[in-house]
Amino acid sequence: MKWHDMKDAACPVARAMGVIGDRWTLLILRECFLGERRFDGFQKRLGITRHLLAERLKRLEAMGLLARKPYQDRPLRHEYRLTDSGKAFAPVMLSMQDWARKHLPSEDMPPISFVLRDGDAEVDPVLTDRQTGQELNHRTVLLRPRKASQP
Amino acid sequence: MKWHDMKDAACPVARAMGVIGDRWTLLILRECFLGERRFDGFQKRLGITRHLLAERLKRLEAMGLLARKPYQDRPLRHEYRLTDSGKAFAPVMLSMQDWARKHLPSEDMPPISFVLRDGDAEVDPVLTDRQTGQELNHRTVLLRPRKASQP
DNA sequence: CATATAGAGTTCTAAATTAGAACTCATTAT
DNA sequence: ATAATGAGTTCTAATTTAGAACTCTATATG
Repeated sequence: MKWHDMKDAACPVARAMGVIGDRWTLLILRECFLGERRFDGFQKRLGITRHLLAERLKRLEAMGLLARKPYQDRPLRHEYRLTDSGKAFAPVMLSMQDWARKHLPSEDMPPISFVLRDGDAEVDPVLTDRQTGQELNHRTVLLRPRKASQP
Repeated sequence: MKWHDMKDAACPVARAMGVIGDRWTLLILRECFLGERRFDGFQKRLGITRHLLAERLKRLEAMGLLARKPYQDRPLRHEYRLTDSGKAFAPVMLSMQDWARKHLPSEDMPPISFVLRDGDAEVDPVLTDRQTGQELNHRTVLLRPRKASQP
């Protein structure tokens, strides 16, 4: 399977990997959530090469997670902002950070914390089912192929 | 930043990308959740090159998501099983598939469904806070750098 | 016995991606 | 007149990935 093919995969997990399946894209999104909007800002904060950054931003825009908007003329300059679809990615990043904190331990405190907007409390995320309220994990949920399974 | 450096990053999101930051790893994990355990099984189902598959399995083992266990001698053969840490990744994959289904639409039905173990109902995942029960999304949660922010 | 199959890799070459540094272009600041 | 800012683009070298072939052990088949 090539990069290009993934965005048309029938499996949503595969399509998701067509967007964030590389070392940088999620880190760019993280910076977006932290408020960064500009090319040089991303570049300096992440240390990504300018070439790749340009590429990734283009892809995130093409996939609808970021929107490129002019913020001045003379000279014309653009900034990148999270779209609704990009903002909707927040729970994924949050559960990923939660998993990594618990299962890929590190010496250091995480440099970013996720806190409830009202109050200082760091969040303790649990995935639940909207209808039943039941906690969703490998014990309560079953993955089931619908017909045949393909990438 | 190179591949190698990511596993020691202070930021959990970066460490997570050191594990799943490529096109294949998450698809391998998906197959694990679907019950696959063997090298040739992964290879045939995914169409990944054997070379890369061997590499990725080695990394997943090194990172503690999979464990390699002999399932026969004569000749000695091993299979790969999800560890607790690997199983704990389920909510991340689930919220990712939910996001992708809603925001990277496709012609096809998803070939995999996530259903509650008791009953047929497909799950409707929401991330909530364990203490307050509040829904966690970009409106209710704030990302906050703890000190200085670095990859 | 000779050949074939299964399972889990390894090895090899070519193609694609990424790293890293330098260059462009427009406009404003010194 | 020169430097700085911001957003890219271009170039070469290093790394990764694709794809196919090969290895090795053991069992099955004719």
